[in-house]
Amino acid sequence: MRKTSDVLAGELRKRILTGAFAPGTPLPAERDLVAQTGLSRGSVREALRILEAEHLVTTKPGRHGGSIARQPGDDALAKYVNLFVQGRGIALLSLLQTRDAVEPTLAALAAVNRTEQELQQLEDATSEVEAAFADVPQFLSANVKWHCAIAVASHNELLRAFMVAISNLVYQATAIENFATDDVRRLVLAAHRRILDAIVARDADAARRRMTRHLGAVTAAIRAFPNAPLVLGP
Amino acid sequence: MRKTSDVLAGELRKRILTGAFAPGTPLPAERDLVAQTGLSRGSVREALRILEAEHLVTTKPGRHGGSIARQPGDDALAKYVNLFVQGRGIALLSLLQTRDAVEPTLAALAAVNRTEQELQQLEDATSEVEAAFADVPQFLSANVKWHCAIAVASHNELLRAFMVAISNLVYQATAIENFATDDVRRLVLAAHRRILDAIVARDADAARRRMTRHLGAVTAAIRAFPNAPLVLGP
DNA sequence: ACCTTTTCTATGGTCAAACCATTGACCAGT
DNA sequence: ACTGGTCAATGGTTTGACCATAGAAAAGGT
Repeated sequence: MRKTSDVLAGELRKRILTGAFAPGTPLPAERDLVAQTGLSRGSVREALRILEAEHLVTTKPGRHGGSIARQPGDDALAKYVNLFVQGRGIALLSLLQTRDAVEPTLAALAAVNRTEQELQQLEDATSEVEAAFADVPQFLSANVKWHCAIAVASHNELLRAFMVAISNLVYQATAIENFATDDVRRLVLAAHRRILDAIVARDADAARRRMTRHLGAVTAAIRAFPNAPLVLGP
Repeated sequence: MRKTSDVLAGELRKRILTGAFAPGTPLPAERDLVAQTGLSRGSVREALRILEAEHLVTTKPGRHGGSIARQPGDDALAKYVNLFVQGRGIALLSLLQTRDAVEPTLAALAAVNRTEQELQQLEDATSEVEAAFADVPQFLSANVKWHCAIAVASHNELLRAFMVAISNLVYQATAIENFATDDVRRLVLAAHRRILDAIVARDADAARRRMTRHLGAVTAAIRAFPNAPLVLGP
């Protein structure tokens, strides 16, 4: 026998996913749901906690508060990728391999699909990384942003969301003391420029190839670095 | 101010992820948690619903029931990938591109990392697809299993979980009337054999290349098929 | 001794009725 | 026009009770 809170959560979930509750729309107040469903307030609240964990609603207290519907976003996927990686103790190598699998395709797609505006944002992101050359933490942070800008320009929402999810983890793996030396950072800058050039030229093959090379070099460097963690955990 | 159910869920989540509650271990009974935390039973139950939605516990009623700890598995990731795809109305093209990005790498990794046992399972899976040639639904189902067997042999848990998550969606996209014609199925069989050969020979490059070719052909066929859905929704 | 049936009880599932805490709108006074 | 206080709708939390379930343990039959 299914739990009533489960049933209600399923009902509301369906309505959110099908658009019956558009993003931003408030759900009925808890006491209204009680009246509509005949359930107790406790069960209604359990259903809302489930939807909240699924990032399908956000709940605010206070007057004119309540639960408003959301569409699942990149953050939802990122949360559960993180849970998976932490809980399973995924090896750093697996994470890097995953990035190596995903990002060259993103670069190739970006070369084909990028708009002029996204191109401009990519230029900006590239400059920002260059400008932060001296400040290592800022450099690494700008670097993540650059990779995410590529993902956005790919116009593939699913692959982008997955990339964004693992980029935070990759960031943690690279934010280790003394890893991003001057030499490493210089190589990163050169690679970024070359990849950007390919995207500007709408040359998908070159973008994919150069991204593959770039990531291969970084992955090798991380793996060769003695302080790199072997597994990713909490 | 954070909700107390949130705090408790976070506390228990940490203990599960760090292994303080090993998979299979029962959490304290709800009334025990009430005693330990000083919260009400309602709050404790809301915390458990959150963890249940996160696939970190499963709760069973009845005597000797209770909530037992789990590690996040492939199913957890699959659930949220599905939510994302359905909620956002991801384009079929995006899904296929994602598979095209992921699976060649899986094939390459499988060529390097497969054990003898996994090789045997791959052989079996290949034979199973061949045996189901005449029965289209069974053919498609065995095909999914074949692709998952490749993912398992890759020994990359993260990429495998992601692949398993999207394989169900790809299956839905291919399970459309009159798509898997005799010709299509024949080509699939030939491709499977060639890929398997590369994995047997531990030839990562060939495995990647052949998988890329195989998926490219299938993707093109799906996109050319008039009845294929444009977006994936509920 | 073995199997079947019954009984028991710890456990989750659900409900009801309060009261507290928060917050934004509204209104009064300056 | 601004400031401050008041108010009411809403989520947050507690208490206490009772129901439903599923295994274990006891009882009974063979």
